[in-house]
Amino acid sequence: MQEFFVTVDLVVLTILDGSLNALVVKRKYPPFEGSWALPGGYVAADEDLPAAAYRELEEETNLREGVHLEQLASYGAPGRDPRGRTVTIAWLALLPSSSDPSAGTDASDAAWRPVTDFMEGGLPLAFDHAQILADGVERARAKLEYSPLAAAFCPPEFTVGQLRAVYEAVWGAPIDPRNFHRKVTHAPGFLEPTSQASNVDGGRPARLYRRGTLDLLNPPITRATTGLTAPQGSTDQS
Amino acid sequence: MQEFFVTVDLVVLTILDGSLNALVVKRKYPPFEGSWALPGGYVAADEDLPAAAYRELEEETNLREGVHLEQLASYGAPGRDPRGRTVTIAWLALLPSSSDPSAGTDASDAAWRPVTDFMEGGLPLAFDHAQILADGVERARAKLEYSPLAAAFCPPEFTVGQLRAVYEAVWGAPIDPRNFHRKVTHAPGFLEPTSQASNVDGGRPARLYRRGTLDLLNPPITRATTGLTAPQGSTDQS
DNA sequence: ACAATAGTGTCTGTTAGACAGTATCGC
DNA sequence: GCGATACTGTCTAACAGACACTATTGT
Repeated sequence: MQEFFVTVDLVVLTILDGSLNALVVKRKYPPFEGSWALPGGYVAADEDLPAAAYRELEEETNLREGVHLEQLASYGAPGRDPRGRTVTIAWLALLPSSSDPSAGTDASDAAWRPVTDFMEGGLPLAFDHAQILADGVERARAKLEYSPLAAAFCPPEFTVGQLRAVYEAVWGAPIDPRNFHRKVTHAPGFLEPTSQASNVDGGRPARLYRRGTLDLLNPPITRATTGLTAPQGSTDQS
Repeated sequence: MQEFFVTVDLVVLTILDGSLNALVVKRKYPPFEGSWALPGGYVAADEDLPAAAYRELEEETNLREGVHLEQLASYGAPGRDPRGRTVTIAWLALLPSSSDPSAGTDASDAAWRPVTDFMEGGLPLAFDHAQILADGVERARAKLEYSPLAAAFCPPEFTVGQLRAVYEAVWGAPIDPRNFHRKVTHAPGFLEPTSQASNVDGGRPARLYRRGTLDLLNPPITRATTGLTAPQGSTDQS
């Protein structure tokens, strides 16, 4: 019976300077020494897969609470790792954009990089991590449409303007502030208003909201008008 | 370094008698001898994950072409298989309802069973397969809304009535035939009309369609009539 | 005052949902 | 004719998108 190594790899995304960034690490040892790679590592002997993902996330970001983490897909092509037959379970993590940008980068070779740096023949990534990153970014973009996932990029309390900035960063297209405001505040269960307000952005102070209890947004917030197209998911093997 | 066994397990769904059915096999050997389980098996030494999934699918159903197959999720809790540390990559397959219902059942202990048989404390399934099946069914239900996946349950050429029957079977709720017809025939790229017609259902012959090229349905076909949306009629608004 | 952001109202075109009505088969 | 299914048209309420307008802050 063939035996495998099993790893977890993380696509950790956050918003920095209005664009979508991914956490990458510089490899210190072969294979792919000196190349960028997604953070990850081997699953331990008595460890469940989510536990391994949370452990790696905490090692890289020092964060555990308030982080959205979901399984993305698994990759196991023969030869994807020259050290041996390896299957990796990839996870998608979304961090609030208010997280200290240097978290995870201290005393290590980790860095935030715009995801576009690794698309379309840009910077190379080790192993099949370019494909994994692309799948994670596409998952995040798609889920913003029909789920309240955008709030995972925001701190616990946030303004409608901050939430809109997330959509604009992830989709790369501007959104009408007035229509967006009406849409998200009128969707029952999507946002919970607080009695607080914030004026960090200049201009009139904005009400602060928390995530609501809704987990399926109907009707969705569409990116149809932005002209963005959704590539076919790589897990669809037809 | 811990080593793992890696398997693929299949959630194979089709429509039989107007309800959603799953393919299950009766186990001949321990563990869980005599219990129902999802079809699956070990990934071979030089085999990619999709290749293993297709091989298992073909072994159980004799089908390879015209079947929708996509990765579902991976499961790897310690102790989920008493024979050793095992990670399984689960796949979701959708078969046309016109497939011979006995396919995959000959010379084996495989059978089609309504998925409801295994829900909510019904028939037990081996290992963690009840969870995997539930995840697969929910994935199928959700994807019908915003993708043309329902056509995967239909033969290559099908009528609007057959397609509607798929939605009604998967969601368990009736749909207005007139509005459904208008919706799917007016969505560009969703259906491709042929010059043929069919009258197998009695009544006026219906035009036959093929799957279109669209892969993201916008706006979606909603499950709103099943009670998923919040009430809107607010009489207290001034 | 002015810039900037927050939030509301209003108009228009499109669509979902409800359902009347017509078309074309088998019996 | 009658039942069954296919398909078209019509009405209404709701919503998306566009955008004018008001509100409240900092400078």
